[in-house]
Amino acid sequence: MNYWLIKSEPSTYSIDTLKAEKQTFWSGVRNYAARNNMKAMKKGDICLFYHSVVDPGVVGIAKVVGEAYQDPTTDDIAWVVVDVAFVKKFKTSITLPQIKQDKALANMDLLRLSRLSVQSVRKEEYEHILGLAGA
DNA sequence: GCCAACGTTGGC
DNA sequence: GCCAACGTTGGC
Repeated sequence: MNYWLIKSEPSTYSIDTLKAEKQTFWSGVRNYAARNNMKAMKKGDICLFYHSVVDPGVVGIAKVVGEAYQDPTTDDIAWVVVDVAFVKKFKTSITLPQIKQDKALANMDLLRLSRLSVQSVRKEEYEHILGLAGA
């Protein structure tokens, strides 16, 4: 079981959209490091859902229900998608400023590699964020 | 294979 | 809207 963080601009695809649709394929990743992370995802892995740009922060949780396959939105075989399903939306999101000032989260890729759109999260970090969310 | 130029992402 | 960070492209 691994933990991940997947980013999306809420204007492009928000946690509310995922909640309404229940499940989606995570497309549009055009970065090799992010793609490699998606290829490493296994069914049952947990993803923190992160909103970027507008009120940046972790807003909820999704889980991997289908492992990497060819991105149907392109013919370029370099790119893949995974299937993710809605799990929950936090009552209060964990904001980026909150993450930045939290010593337990200081080593997150989110802070070091701010542009990586799919990144791995350590178990302790995942559990710490769940604690902050009161979940 | 190096590196400058350029484009994109994302925080503020 | 601006700008820093960083990935990619292309000339040499």
